[in-house]
Amino acid sequence: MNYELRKNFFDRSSIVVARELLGCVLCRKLNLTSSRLRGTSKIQKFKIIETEGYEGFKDKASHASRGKTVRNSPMFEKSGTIYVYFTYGMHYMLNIVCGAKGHPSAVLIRGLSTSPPTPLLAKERGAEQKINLSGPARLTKYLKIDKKLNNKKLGRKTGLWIEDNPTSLKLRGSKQILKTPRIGVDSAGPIWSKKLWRFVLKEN
DNA sequence: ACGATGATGAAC
DNA sequence: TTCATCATCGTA
Repeated sequence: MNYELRKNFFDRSSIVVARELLGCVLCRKLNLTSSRLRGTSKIQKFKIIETEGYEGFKDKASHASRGKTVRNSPMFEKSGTIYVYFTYGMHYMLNIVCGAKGHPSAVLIRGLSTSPPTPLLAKERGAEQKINLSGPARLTKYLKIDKKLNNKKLGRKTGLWIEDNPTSLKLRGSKQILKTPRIGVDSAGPIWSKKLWRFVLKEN
């Protein structure tokens, strides 16, 4: 049985949380706007298959490496806070804040999937079709995640939350989890760009 | 392979 | 004031 991940899950190192989020289920509640369905809503659920951890002040690849700014201030909030930032003039990136309040730490959500063996959308028409949302900006576009969610807390009330899944429990320490360097952070220098803080769930 | 996109923050 | 960035898409 799935249950909603609470603050204590995120109240740890972003590296550990990034790894353990693989296989968990990102849930998004969206209001429907067509004339026929106005006033109703739908819930979309996707398995998390790719994450990256950004940990503390010292991490030169992290927005927080040079201290607190207007943009990165949600990273300093309590765990379970949503950090959405806008980059390259086009894209929104979804991060979940980890660790203690005041300690900048977050997990970037980089990939989602509906692939079997977990038929997450079984009740929805068209669920047979596999949707692969690979890429941090693709998934935010698809799930309509933007700055309106920035600095909010994960939860049903916010319309964005994460559930555990029996599959994710079996994954702890399994060889289905790949560890790699993080994407696009070469300029942070070799020490930080080479850290194996990107986690990918191998599905097959 | 390259240019456009155009917020945000750091370097100059 | 100029430049690079936790990226993606269209065009060549």
